[in-house]
Amino acid sequence: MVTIYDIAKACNCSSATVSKVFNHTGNISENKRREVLAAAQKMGYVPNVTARNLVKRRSNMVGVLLFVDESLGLRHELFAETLNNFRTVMEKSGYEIVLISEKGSQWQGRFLDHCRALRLDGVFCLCCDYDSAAVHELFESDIPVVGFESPFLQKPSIESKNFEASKRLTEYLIENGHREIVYLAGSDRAITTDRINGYRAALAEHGIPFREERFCRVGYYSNDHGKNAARALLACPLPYTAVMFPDDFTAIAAYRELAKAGIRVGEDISVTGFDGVSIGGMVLPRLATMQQDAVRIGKGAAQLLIGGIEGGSVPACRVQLDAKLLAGDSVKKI
Amino acid sequence: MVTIYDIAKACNCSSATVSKVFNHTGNISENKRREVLAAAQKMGYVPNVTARNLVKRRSNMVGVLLFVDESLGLRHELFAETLNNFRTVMEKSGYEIVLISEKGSQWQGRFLDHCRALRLDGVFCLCCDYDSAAVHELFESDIPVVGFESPFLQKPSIESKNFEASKRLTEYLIENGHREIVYLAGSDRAITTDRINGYRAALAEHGIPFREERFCRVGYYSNDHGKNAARALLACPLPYTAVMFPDDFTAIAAYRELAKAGIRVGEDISVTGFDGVSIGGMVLPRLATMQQDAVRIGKGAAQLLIGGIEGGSVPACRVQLDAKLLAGDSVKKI
DNA sequence: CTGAAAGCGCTAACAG
DNA sequence: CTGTTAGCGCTTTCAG
Repeated sequence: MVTIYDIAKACNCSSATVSKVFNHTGNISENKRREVLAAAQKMGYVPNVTARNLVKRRSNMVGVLLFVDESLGLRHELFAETLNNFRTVMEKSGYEIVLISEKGSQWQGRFLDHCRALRLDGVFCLCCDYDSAAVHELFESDIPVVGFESPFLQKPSIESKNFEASKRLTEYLIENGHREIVYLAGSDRAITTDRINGYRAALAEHGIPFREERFCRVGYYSNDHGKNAARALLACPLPYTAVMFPDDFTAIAAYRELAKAGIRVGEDISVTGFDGVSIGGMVLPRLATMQQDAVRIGKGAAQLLIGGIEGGSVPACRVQLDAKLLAGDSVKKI
Repeated sequence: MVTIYDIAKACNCSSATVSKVFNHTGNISENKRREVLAAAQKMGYVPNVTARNLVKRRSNMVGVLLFVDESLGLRHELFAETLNNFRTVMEKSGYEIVLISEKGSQWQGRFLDHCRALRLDGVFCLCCDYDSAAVHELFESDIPVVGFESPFLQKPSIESKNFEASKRLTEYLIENGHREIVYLAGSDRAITTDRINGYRAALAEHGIPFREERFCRVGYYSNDHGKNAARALLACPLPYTAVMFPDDFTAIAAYRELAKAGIRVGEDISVTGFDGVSIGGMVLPRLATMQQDAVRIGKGAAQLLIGGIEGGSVPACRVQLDAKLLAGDSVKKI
């Protein structure tokens, strides 16, 4: 590996001079600059980022906390797409992306130590367990962190306007004549509560009483292929004309469970999802849902993180992004 | 940040001693060991990986070449799942995962320089453009690389047995009475050719002539929601009872296009996909497909890479993994 | 405009 | 069993 010393020697100058031309720092004569650059090129010089990081005391790397989950994590288009957009912005700003897991590594889930050891400049918590002590510790630390759907107030967070989105989706059903709407809720988290409240707010505004019997907690996308959700739905003791599923996958998976029970989605019953994954637009009937804006979530998270890293201490904030109603023929006008 | 010097001072010993206890190297008395560990714990010491890497001349990091693609990359379950499994094995072996993109970074697609600058120990090419000169340069280099579906012979590669898988899937149709089978091919790549050849081999073995009119190149999963594939299919001049789509997404997307044309999948026509993404098991009718083994692809890639890094020069090899037939009622017995 | 020198934090002989 | 010493490759004052 050729070092700045090698190229200094070749140019009859000191390593300091070489360093300066690569860092565009100090005053270097145009001649020397060109000479150094030419030599570097010819000798195939590649800077040693490790050495640079050591002296600069930073890594130009950010971590993405991303649990390897059976049914979530990267497998979910929302996270994958968010990560893509996050990456794009971070890389443009000169950061490397390293993936941090919950376990398996030598750090055994001690995220904070892991991040410190790597001298990460910041961390984006994209998909993790916010109940975990290790994650909490990370949010309490002094390193820049931004969380997706984070419940912590110490650090900036980003998420969809879940209350509004859920309210809008409920209204969409009501506009289509539905008043007996079953709500199948995701697992117990802040965003789920927001969504439930959105549903209830929409009902209330339209003078529709909330009925406990039409509410059931089934959890988010799981590998049971919607069986659980469909079962909960079919067990509903009250009549209903529409169902709101916790997410698109569960809704789509329930299509077939419902079909088995002789119920035609978009005909006998109206159905909505949540997230706006692309498959929702491919199935029959097209799924009505609220699309989360993965582009703005990813880019926004990157901007918040860069702000935290480069702008010193940024006040913790909660960024909430609009979701978009995707109409679909899974909802029938009655 | 507390360093080994700080803890050496606290323990009345040299930094070398401290270093040794953390590296389990040299002979350290049990007493000293405990004392050092206790002090480190108390002082909140976290090793500086950057410094360690500098002297060790390696990074304990591997890159994953993963293009940010509109319709591919992480958005595809196969890649996401492969990455998950790759990660798991690599992390267990003490490696960090760094995501490398095609552009956007300061390296502007000069992968090799990027990897060298970071002193990456190895690279897994998961989703990239094998036609690109920069990727080619990477495969020509001296750094350990393993490629998924790579066409290069210099480095180990891993992929599904595409020929066999496609042949098996075709046979599945033939077993169900189909002889007029349209083949919609993916974009022109080695694996696509393997799959086409598998289709032709199955036909040949059953005495079914290959008809150019029943073959069409439509490309892999694109954002046109299967319209293109459906159009190609409907334009087929010869009668047909079954269609093999290049991938699951295209097949599922075509469901609705076909429905619009009044054609019922699994009734009027039989359909197959390729990949075995989970959504295929959720739609109606359940999609018949060949499932690629993302678990073994990911883990296998990790093992090959670790072998290349730790075992010195490993002979380039081409690992091919079995795919699994997933029967589905998108195929009707006739 | 250029260079000498002092590290960044850690490891690895080599002595003792 | 422990310490001394010399770097890893680069940046950064501070002189010249």
